[in-house]
Amino acid sequence: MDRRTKYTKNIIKETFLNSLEKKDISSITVTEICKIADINRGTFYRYYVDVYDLLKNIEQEFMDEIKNSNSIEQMENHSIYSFTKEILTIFENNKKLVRILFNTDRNIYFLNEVVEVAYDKCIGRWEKIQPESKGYEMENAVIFIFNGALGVINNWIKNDFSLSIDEVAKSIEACCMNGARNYIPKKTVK
Amino acid sequence: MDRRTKYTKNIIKETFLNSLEKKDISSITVTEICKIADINRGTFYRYYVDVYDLLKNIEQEFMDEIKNSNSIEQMENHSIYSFTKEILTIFENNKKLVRILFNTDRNIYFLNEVVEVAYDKCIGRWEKIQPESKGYEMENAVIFIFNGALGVINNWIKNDFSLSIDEVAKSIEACCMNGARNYIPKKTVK
DNA sequence: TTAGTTATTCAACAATTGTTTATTAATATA
DNA sequence: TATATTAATAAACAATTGTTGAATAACTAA
Repeated sequence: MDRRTKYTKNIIKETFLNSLEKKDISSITVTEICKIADINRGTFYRYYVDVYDLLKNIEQEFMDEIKNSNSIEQMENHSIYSFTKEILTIFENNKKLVRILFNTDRNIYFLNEVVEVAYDKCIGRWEKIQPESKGYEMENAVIFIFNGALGVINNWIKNDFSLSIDEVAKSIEACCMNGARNYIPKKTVK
Repeated sequence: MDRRTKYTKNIIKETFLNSLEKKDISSITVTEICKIADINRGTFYRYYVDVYDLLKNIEQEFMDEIKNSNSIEQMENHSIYSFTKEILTIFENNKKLVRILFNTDRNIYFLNEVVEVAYDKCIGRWEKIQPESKGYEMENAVIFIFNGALGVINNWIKNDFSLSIDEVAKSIEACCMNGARNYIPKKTVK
């Protein structure tokens, strides 16, 4: 990538994220970003459709980083615990960005792509263990635990990373193994 | 609510959803909506900030419907199975709207509010069953299963409601009770 | 039905948007 | 270092946005 392009994209993103820290996306204009970033407005439109598209790009970039991390690449070889731990570490190492992205009312759930990747990694391995179960049951189980895990992570961030990585990872592992069986009443109360 | 207001809001939403069926939100203009809906542009701005705000309002309204449904109101008295079933029924009864809302790349997860409400309903009851567990563990378990369930529902919709309500509800209940214990290898493969 | 309230319209405004063209500057690489 | 390529700028354009104040129409409640 051309140096100039690299600089332009960086300064746009940086300026935008600074504004997003202070105010809502709906009141951030392209003109304003360009004035602060000191770049031509036409240059902005060369790379982004509008400010929402810009946000989407930033999210996407962060997600690619997660997707290309060791934790995802090699998840077949890892326990849920250590896998989760690696993901959580990425989040904690990007606190500033993560806080901004998760603050927007449009939610964390650009992370859905991670679920899709993880799904592909899981499904082949699981099929060997439970070949007799109905296809959709296993599929739903994968989706269930990954979305469950993301929910817990989301909550962890909303509480400003107050639990330790180890606590969250253990908690998620326990949920994957046991669901909520320890809490749910055995018989329905009529 | 004034009859005129009711009419205005309805025609705006209807027009907007029609456009959203055909093209991306980023190319839908306020001017265009108002021309088709045959209302003054100033009237649009009386109620909505922009098209994104309009979408948010539509999502919010649908969510309020869910939140006010019997299934949520009385979830203390229901099994996970029957609770899920009622939610799924609301979705199936609103197929057209649901398809549009879930098609947007910004995801289903305006439904997070449902998790919050469900959380409040669950937590008191669960505390009686497992008073000795650490606070955050139980909290995470609630969040985990509701987010897991929403993920499965999301997937159900993305696959255009191809499973029956009963199948999905049973599948979700099984995940809540067992997590993915039947699929996950007992020992980590090193 | 009437009086008072409130929503909608209309028209006009500056600001922002999205696009385009020619010009200038920076970069890659041979 | 010189040359070809590509990016950024500047300036101008119509269209859209977001806001306003006055006039009109629709509604509610008495």
